[in-house]
Amino acid sequence: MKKPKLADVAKLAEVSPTTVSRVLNDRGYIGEKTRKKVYAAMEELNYYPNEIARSLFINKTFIVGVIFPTTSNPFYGQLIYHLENVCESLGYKVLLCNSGGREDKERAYLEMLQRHQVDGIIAGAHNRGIDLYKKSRMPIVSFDRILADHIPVVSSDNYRGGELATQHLIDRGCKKIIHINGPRELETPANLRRDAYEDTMKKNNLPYRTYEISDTYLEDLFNENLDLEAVFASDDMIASKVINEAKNRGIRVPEDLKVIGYDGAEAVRMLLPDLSTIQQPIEEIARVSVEILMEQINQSDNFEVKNVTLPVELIKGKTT
Amino acid sequence: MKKPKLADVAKLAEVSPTTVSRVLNDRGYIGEKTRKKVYAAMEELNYYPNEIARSLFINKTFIVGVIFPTTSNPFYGQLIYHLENVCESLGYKVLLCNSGGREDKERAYLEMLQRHQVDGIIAGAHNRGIDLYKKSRMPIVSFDRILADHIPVVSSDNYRGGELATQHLIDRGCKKIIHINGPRELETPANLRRDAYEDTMKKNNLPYRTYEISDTYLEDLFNENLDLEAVFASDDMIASKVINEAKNRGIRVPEDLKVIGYDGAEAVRMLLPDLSTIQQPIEEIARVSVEILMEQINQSDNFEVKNVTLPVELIKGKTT
DNA sequence: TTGTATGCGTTATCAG
DNA sequence: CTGATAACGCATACAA
Repeated sequence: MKKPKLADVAKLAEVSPTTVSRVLNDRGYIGEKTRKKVYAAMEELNYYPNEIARSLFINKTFIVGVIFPTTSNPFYGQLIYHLENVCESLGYKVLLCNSGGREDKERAYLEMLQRHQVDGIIAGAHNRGIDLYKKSRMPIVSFDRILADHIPVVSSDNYRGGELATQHLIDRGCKKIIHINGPRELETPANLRRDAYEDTMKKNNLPYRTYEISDTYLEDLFNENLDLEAVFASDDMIASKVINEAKNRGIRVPEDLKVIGYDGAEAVRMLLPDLSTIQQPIEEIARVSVEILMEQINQSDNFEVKNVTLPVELIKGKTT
Repeated sequence: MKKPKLADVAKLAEVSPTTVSRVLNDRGYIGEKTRKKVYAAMEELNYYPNEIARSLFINKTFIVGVIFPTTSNPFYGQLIYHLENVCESLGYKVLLCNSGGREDKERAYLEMLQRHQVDGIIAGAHNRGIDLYKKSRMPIVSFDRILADHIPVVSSDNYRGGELATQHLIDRGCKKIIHINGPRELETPANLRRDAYEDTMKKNNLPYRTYEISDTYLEDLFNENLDLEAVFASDDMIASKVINEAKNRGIRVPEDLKVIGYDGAEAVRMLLPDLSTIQQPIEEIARVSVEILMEQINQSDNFEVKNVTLPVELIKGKTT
């Protein structure tokens, strides 16, 4: 019992395959009774059109490839949720790629997506040195990372976010403020958070210091800064770790130590409603990313590369 | 400048398309120098085989459809992460579907996946009354929900989990223990958590009461149970809400109120390391689900439906 | 060891 | 209003 195809429907309905195709796509004029017959036959056979064959012919798959580190992280999980939602509303499907932060996997995915003829790619896996992006002529939108000259970047205002967070801590009366960030990479807009922190501290004549993630950064942070007053973590997961470590050391938050994070994913807001953070406009990022991707897909010729920066918001919780 | 196809490579390499195909798939005998020529041509043209055309011919896409409520939820996000990982390791890609808990969307996705000729489906979106599953002859594995007689179900041991959680609270000396759960639905193994709670309470001659999620369940819970000693929440997000509400009311956890959740997603464990919970074997669930799906895909004839129940683990945190 | 012809399931073109 | 035919890009059976 194989899958019925268009020809089977045609035979049962006693018409030609062309006619069935016409009914299916509502193209050209068709007699009312033939249409009925065709629908009946489709129903009876439980027929579904084969999108693969269709894709091959029209040279378009209506699939968007989405590459991010992991759906396991609440921020990416939510971003991907919205990306998928927006795509779906436009008739596009999403092929999911978890790079797991590995450059080789990202490269492999990228090639796989090309072979699979996806109509476009949204990439937010932050690996370095993947020149495949540069060579590719495929519609691509990048989240938070410069991939190549011709690839538009969507991000939220990381510099402003860093400024808001730092200034907020200063306004709260803190002077000894430490920043935690991932390892510095070139071309990553997320590092603007660090620049903003350092600039803002300078502007206020305060000493600044950034810890980069390592096996021991947490202990180091606390051991080396007994006079610590506040921490600006570059994401909420890190902020949470700082808070928990403080708790374990008997340091009270916010009385003895103020902590602010970054991202504001829904799940984190729910689990840690007290956490102060910089809220990224996650749904908006998704909306705009897909929008720009669609522009490329629909007019791949004279398409003008424009980067978009979305506003962030300071959430004053109870940890500051 | 269109995409190069196999014939273009053949022309450049001065061989026939068949030969190129052979090189590509490493089939049959090929001369060493021809192979070299072909590879060179592929390189020069930046050629990628068209998987769509290939799929159409071999009648197989190596795509698995994955339907869940939302990647935004840490538990599903992590489960999907692992599902994608396992699939990738077997050469399969994942088409992501967020049902958002809506039955109409799930139905639409299901149809879309059929049209797209996916080789199989893993479904964990818990809607009711989708008979499409019953009619479908496609390889399907369900997570935590009975969809049809012929569809295997993978779940962790929900009854045992409910037992562990309840007994743990009793062991901690609690008598007035309330359970919170989603609305009761038929055929959902997750409701076994509730059954286990009620059975365990009965067995210990303790009064039991289950609150179902509603707009006011949290307030009701606290207002109607001034002598409340413990809460067993059917997932960690709910547990977190209970803890926060308690905090707002000046009720200390765990001194005045003990709370245990369910799921134990990585992100939640990181954000709320103190939370007692029942840990589901998320990675294992993913591994087994894909495994069973592959069995169906590879021998769709005499395939024996077997459900699998995986063990859970009690995590004793500081909230109990 | 390599090439030719055919078909996978669909749609567009062009005739009727 | 409807039908025959070719084509999308690839892989197989069969020849050479």
